[in-house]
Amino acid sequence: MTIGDSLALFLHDLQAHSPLSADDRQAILDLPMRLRRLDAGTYLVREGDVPTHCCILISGFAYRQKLTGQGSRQIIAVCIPGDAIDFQNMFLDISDHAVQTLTGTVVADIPRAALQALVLSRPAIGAAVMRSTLIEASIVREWVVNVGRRDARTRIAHILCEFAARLEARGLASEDSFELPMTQEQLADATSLTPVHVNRVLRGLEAEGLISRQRRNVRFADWRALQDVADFSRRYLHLPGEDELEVAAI
Amino acid sequence: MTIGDSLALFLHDLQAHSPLSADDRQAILDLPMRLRRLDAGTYLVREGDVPTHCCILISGFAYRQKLTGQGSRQIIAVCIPGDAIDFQNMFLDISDHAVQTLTGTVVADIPRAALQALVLSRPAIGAAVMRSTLIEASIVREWVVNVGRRDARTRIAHILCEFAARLEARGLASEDSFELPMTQEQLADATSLTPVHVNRVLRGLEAEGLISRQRRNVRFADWRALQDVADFSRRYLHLPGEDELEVAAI
DNA sequence: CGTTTAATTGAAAGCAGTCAAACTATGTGG
DNA sequence: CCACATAGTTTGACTGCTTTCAATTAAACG
Repeated sequence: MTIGDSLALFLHDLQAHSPLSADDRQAILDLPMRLRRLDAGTYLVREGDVPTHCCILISGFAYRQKLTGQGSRQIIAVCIPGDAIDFQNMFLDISDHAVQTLTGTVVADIPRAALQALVLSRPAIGAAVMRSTLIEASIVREWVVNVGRRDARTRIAHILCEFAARLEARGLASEDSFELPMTQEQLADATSLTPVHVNRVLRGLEAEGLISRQRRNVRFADWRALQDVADFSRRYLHLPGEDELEVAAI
Repeated sequence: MTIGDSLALFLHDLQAHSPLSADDRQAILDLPMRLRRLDAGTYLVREGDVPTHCCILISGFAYRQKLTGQGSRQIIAVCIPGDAIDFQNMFLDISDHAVQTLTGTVVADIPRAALQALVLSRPAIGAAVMRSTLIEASIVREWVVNVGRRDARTRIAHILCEFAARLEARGLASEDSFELPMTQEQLADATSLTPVHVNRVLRGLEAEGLISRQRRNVRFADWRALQDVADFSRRYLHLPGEDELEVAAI
């Protein structure tokens, strides 16, 4: 597999809102880069780290997490293939959270300085990275709402919808069926619930006929109905073409 | 008051991690800019807006918020004087959340395109804006943890500590006494609690002797003790000089 | 197969929510 | 200057969603 193939998802996503010139794309491909294959549960960044590399998730899944002083864990974001993991740390000197792989993954490491220079010297790339960073921030804001103001059933339904929508936008799943690469315990840490309650809610959603599950595969029986239950609107994902979709729906 | 005076806090904060050249500073001051005075409760941005201007908070306070389908509100961030409010929207076309003033404010409006051009054409400014954006994202991540995994007492103590630390870093308060420009209802929406419970917790903290209040003024009796209660560490604020402080504390 | 990890279920307890009302401050108009 | 209105704070009683604790079942793995 070439570097180009590895970065295809990432590049495609970067260009989602405005295309890069062939020149810009090539400059990204020319970055010094090293591919690594990692097991599930590997730390990509630890809280307090001084990052020297930025890494891009080529395949597999990861998540951002923080621990409280009392030892409970909060998952803050789930990274899917094509996500840049360390734009967060490209311009900040100490990592304020940890990133850990959820599954086996392949990541591309890029020296922080090289990426930083590229982003600052090429306006189109700078704009694309900026957008990508802001979208990630938007998703975290929605998570505050999800965790803060939605009840358990809505909350779980919402994270399922988000996951499905994001995967589908990357071409990694159909909209109504996907692999959820998380245990119920991890889902609990992402939704600020207990594993026990996550289980009850999932079974509830299943009993209602809204989803069906076999192992980690989740299928939405009625995407529209689940969205309603989830209080889900994809605006905050800033997916390309959203405007047209909304206009078309009128 | 000159534009330079108005932007002093903002500029100072931008340069917190690495200084801008006189040239860069002047370029910012030369931006087309309009000052507006606003009453408390005014919307600076509404969800779904297509922003044409970016605005910088010169004086007064504001907050970012989102509403759920059931009508409950979540405050996602509190903006303090010197904060840029619309870096979020500089590169995204539709606002995914609303921003509303908390108090009377003065804001500086800058046309989106002009600011965008400046950020992309001047690497030092680009880096500074990027850092500022990433720090804001870091704070939101901490809020997910706060709202998701801390009990009410810790949560309230934490938001008080954060507020004090941020104000103090801008020279807007001493570390142990500051004006909290929020009603208990707004505090409830920021901490995902009910106003009733916020009140009980505040009184509790007061009864414990950790804080004292007169109207909106909050005073920390023992900053260290409150930090412990709050599970607060300022790392996520990425304040300048933090490294040295930590080293010095060893 | 035995071992480990994850999912599932039940019963009991608790933190925070809900509902309702009283109190306080501040401001307004007569 | 006082009656009244409004917004915010405070308190009490009760409810309930989610947690906690504990135990069982199912699946993954060497």
